[in-house]
Amino acid sequence: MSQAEEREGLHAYEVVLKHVESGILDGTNHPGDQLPTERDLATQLAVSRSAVREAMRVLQTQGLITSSTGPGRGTRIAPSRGDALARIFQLHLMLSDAGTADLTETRIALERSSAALAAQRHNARSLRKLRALMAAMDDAEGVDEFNDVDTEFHVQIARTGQSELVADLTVAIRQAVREAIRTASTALPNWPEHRNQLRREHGEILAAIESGDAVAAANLVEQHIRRAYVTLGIGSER
Amino acid sequence: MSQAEEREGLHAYEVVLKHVESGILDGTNHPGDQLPTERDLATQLAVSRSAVREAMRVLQTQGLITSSTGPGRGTRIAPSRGDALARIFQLHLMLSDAGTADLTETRIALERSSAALAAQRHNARSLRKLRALMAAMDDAEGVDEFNDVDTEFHVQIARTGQSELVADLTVAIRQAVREAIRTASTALPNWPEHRNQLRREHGEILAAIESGDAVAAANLVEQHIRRAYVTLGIGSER
DNA sequence: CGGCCTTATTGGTCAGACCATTTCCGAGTC
DNA sequence: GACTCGGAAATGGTCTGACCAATAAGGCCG
Repeated sequence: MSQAEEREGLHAYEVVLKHVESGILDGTNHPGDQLPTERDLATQLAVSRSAVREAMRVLQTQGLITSSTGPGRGTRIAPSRGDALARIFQLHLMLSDAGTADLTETRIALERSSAALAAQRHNARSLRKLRALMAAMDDAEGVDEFNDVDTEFHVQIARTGQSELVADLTVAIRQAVREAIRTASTALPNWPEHRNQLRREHGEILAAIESGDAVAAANLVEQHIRRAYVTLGIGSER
Repeated sequence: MSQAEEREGLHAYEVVLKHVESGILDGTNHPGDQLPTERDLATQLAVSRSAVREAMRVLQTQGLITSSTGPGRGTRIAPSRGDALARIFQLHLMLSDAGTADLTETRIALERSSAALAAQRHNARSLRKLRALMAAMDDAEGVDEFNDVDTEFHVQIARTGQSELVADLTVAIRQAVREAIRTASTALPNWPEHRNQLRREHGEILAAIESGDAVAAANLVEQHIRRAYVTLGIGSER
């Protein structure tokens, strides 16, 4: 009961949420650590199990904890998975009134960094993946198919940079503008020409990365993105 | 019952979550739109109200919906608020094994962009805020106090760039490294000297922004961040 | 006509039951 | 003694139904 008195204005589920989150933020809880059972947590924090479950759901969908049933199993701090973050990010992008221009600037900032890091940190395996995607782009004729592989190419560069963080953010943003790009591409009168231009630029970027020229890679990526947006006629607002 | 049959493998709350999220992603739902009441949603989707509530909590904490009680009130799609995103982001940063180096690269990428945009888009009001923060930094003697204002300065630059997105991300990352910076600063033998250096660099950055020199602002910010990390002896791992 | 009071709506919380999965342990068997 | 199998227990997942709290709307009374 003494715990309940401290809930001044806080919703029941927030008590639980803050309890677990603070454990993460102050370094008490690490990935793999086990949390008390829902029933125990409810008792400890003097809230109902429903409240605990709501908080657990929240943390689950944010990729912060994982649950499974059985004695000794239960709920644990998750090894950080970025895809949950990317999904949330994408939802926010849909609702935000951030102009495409802002989105583009952010994309450029992140992908410049990705490309530069990729040029410094690439290895045989990552280069092979990138070359495979280049080849797939040569085969891709349809707009949708090409768009898919194009997305993959940029994502792969981000991952090559070996920074999960930048990669996840890049994925989220590229994913968020994917539909806009697809629509604009479909409406393009000279799609084959545009496609060839993209292929050419991708080749140049890959070459810069392979040769380890970080500055060139960053600049080429920026030019590549800007040119694509101009051609597609998006990103000029604001 | 016919709806329930489609739940193949999906948890009850996921049905609700996907229902609402798809409304957002396909553009059916816009900020301000009202959702059915929890009881109605439960009936429509053939799940219990508990399941609906779990989904609502998830969306609430992600800043995607807001709720209030009363007839005609209820739950609505929220105007996108970035701070929820920043909080989630911060939690992920704590759990991720991303080295400080990666974090630093990301920070540099974003803040370069922020500074460049700020140089182009500043106005009288934003400049006044930045100057006020400069003054506050002159007054701040203690490490903690200085660190707080320092954080504010960088955040303010991001906001000046008028890109909510970049600003929110910057806030989250700067916040995540705040403690590390504080600790390292406290351990510094020649703190006053370092502090003066930071002041000088902040002054140069502000001058570049005021004069509208985007390239200079971006470069100064990058140098500023890199130099600070080297001096503090963090960010050299990986 | 205006202020107050009742009522209905809607999210917030709780208690308790039951289910599904998984582990664990002991009885029985070879 | 080892192995197998079956049931008990742990634990998250779901549902039901109740009650609370805030709020808005409508009606009653002065």
